[in-house]
Amino acid sequence: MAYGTTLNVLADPTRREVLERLRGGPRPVHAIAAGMPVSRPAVSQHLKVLKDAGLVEERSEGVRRIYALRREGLAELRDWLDSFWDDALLAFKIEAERTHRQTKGRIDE
Amino acid sequence: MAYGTTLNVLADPTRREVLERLRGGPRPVHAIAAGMPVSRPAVSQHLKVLKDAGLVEERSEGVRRIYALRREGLAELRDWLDSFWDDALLAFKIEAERTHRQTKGRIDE
DNA sequence: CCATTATGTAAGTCGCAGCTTACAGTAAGC
DNA sequence: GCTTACTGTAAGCTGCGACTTACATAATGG
Repeated sequence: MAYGTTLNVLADPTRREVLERLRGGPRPVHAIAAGMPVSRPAVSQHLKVLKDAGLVEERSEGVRRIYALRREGLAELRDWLDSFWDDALLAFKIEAERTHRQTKGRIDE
Repeated sequence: MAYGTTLNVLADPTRREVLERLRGGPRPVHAIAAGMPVSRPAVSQHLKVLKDAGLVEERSEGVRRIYALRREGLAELRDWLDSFWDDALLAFKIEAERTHRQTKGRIDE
């Protein structure tokens, strides 16, 4: 269910850009916001959303808040995507079994 | 760039529900919409979005339009997600080299 | 101290995405 | 033919999310 949240968060281009900028390593807010097409407060708001979704983590360093990528936050979404491919294999296998043996009215759940 | 579109499309819960219902195999619109919390036209609109994004494909069968899952449409998003993990390995390697060169004590924590 | 830097948050605006109802078209069945 | 089932699309409403500016606060440096 959490992958729904992840998708929602990742759907925003600005938030994706933030994540991209964190690929190189942890950074303070002002560094992340530098050169962005939106204001610094906007970036702060996005960081809050990203943090709540578990995609970034925050640590204080003096007056600065250092944000870092949190890859585990992407794991669930990844698994969900993978499940679509598993489906394909499973469906193929079931279909193969079904057509291969004479079944006697077995009931699905 | 296209994974952005995919994310945007998948961000909607109703569209995800449509995809889930197509896991079992191709279905006509009225079957997909049956029992959904939204109207049938709404489902039609979502199907158009899904089709434009390459996540489903459409085939006519008499008066019915049969929609089917198109898993290739998810591939690019999958690759993007994977790239984050590649990053992790790369960053680890770089960090390892850096600390190996300096061999100094830790700063904090 | 005082000024500066770095950040979060409140308040308000605005565009758009998703929904609904209504309508149009097309195939099939009687 | 006429009616019924299935679907797409137009038009319009509405809520929400992303943005801005303005402000409050905390750490740092001189």
